Amino acid sequence: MTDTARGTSRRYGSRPTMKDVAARAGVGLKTVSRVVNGEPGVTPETERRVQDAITALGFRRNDSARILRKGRTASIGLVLEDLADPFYGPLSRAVEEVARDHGALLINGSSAEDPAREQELVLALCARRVDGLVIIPAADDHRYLEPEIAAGVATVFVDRPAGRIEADTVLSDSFGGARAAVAHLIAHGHRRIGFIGDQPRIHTAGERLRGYRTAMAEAGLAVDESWVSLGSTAPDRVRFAATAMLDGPRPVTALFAGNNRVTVTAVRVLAERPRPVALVGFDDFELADLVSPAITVVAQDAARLGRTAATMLFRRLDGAGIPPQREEIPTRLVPRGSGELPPPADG
Amino acid sequence: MTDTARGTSRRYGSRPTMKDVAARAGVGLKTVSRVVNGEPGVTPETERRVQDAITALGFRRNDSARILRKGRTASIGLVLEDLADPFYGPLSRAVEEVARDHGALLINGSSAEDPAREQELVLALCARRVDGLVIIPAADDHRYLEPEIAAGVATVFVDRPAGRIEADTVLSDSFGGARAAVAHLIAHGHRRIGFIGDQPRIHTAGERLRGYRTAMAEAGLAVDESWVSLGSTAPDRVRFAATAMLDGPRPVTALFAGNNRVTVTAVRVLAERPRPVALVGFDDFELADLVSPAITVVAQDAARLGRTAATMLFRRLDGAGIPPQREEIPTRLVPRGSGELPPPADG
DNA sequence: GTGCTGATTGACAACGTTGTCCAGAGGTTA
DNA sequence: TAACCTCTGGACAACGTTGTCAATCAGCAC
Repeated sequence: MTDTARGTSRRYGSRPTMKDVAARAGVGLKTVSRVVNGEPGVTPETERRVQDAITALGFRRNDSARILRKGRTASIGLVLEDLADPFYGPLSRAVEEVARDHGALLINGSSAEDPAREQELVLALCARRVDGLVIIPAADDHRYLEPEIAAGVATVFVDRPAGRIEADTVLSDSFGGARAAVAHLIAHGHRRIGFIGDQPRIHTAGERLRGYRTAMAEAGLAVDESWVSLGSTAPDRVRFAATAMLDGPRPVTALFAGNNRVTVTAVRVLAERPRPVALVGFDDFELADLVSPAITVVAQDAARLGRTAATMLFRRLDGAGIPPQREEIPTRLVPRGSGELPPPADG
Repeated sequence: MTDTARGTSRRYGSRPTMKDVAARAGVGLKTVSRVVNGEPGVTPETERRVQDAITALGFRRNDSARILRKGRTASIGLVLEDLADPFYGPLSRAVEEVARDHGALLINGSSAEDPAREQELVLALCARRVDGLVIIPAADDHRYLEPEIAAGVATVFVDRPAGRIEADTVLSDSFGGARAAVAHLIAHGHRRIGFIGDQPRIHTAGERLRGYRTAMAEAGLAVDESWVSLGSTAPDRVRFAATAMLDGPRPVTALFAGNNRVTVTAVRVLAERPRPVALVGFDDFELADLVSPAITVVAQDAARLGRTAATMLFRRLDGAGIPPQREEIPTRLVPRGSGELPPPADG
């Protein structure tokens, strides 16, 4: 007997199988399977022998084979824009927790806001036969998913709707949040308000712009097109856009920032300027209350978005063929100071 | 012919296989495999027929079966403390990027700083036969991994060393960073400096404490034990600890915060107090420069930690049996204001 | 025509697990 | 004693893919 606890009698890189365990315990293959899976119908004595063999060989069930046999992988895929974005941390974590409650693992990937990369990633996950997908879409056409959904991959879109297919969706109330934010600025006396948002092809960016326009229209204010800037959220572009609005022919007295990355850059730009400019940002962020003035934001509940999406996903996995659901998570205006600054006396 | 583009002739939840494709294209199973994998030796005409059948049936290769056959899963596991912690976002993303460059997917899990949960997660990943593991350990005994590593699972520990086994490790220079931070405070005239850190069983917490003590000792300053508090980073506890140090019999004039969560709470506590207290935090965070005063920090390069770890992992996967490596990533003191505040005149 | 070469193709086993089904042991009852 | 259960355990096929190997065929030199 040369086997050790590490199973070193087998060549490096290969692992003991149930067959090896069975041979060592002197039982049949299926009996090992029964013990490993806690199935009934094994005498305590036999079970002990099998357990000893498992420990001695360092056996670990090969889930690839199990998955192949059973069809379910007990894993779900999460495709988002950028794992490093603080908005997605709590969301991922919430999805993970729900997955864990259902005994599933989470496979994670960033699309980097690139439709091609999203599709590549999603299809790779489908090839792995994940049971379900949570997608924060970068693409605007998801027909490539039709065969997958038809084959039973539960799919939930989060934060932005699916493109050109019907599917479960969980959204934040971007429109309402943006409208409330801009109305808030208007209530504090502002008439010339700028909006800096994300790329227009991103759904939330469009919704927030719509909220902005609606609030302005509701107050009877005309929007000067030089007050609106959509595009990359790279600091340079945002800085340029903000500066242009603040120093333009009809300078804005307040800014509405379309997401957390924009807000952060806006805060930096405004900090450099002599006179205070009102600011409301979409998305809350850590320490928003400690900057001076504290930043008024429209807070989204990222964790709730993730939790809702994952719950919906598992409901669909368990259950029957209910038609696609759409759920909306409310947003909440959090006044902290920056949004309550009045316009300058001469503005 | 009742098959449609969705393969609806098959029952819901089941998917076409290579066998189905082969039958439809009128070729052998292996020929389909060759086409799917881009292997040579297939005439253009045959390839076209196979491709047509693939499209018509909505075939997608089942990677579970492929993995079972090939032995490599092209996936790596990442176990960290909390996906929602902003420190781990960039780290995860960096690991993901490297994995992507190597054609691997990332399976992600949070240990919630619970050793049992770490082990459960790691073993689940091993059962999936991930090719490698990147672990930010919560446990302090990793002997349970020995059979896995012996079986060829490339394993790299990040941010904290492995417990009771030899393994590849990538660490930040916690000791050096902490020492530099405290020396910085001392250079600005502080003599009574408090340290609030994470739970003492966490390696980095211990290293940072050691850095603190070393810097104090090097300056010939005795440490009053009421100035040191290790424990949970929950806001309540940190708040309590900070308040006790600031209002104690020998009140501190400066604080050194052991990680980003502590720093954030410390900033809040100090903001409520009438007179300024110097503060240096371990870990950088967004907007640290915009709080007033801006927060001096010891910055760690989380992305570089992740990148280095993942690179090391794939080097080991490709390569031979080099002995375990240990790499240290430097930290960097970023003075921004809060660390340069002098002690009060009467302090 | 024969034999050889190289290209194309397919039959078959194997990967490690689980579900189905059957065999044998041992006990109970008529 | 025979018939009939119950309980335990094992043989075998199947999951969908890939590696091995052999068969077929066209083209070509002799």
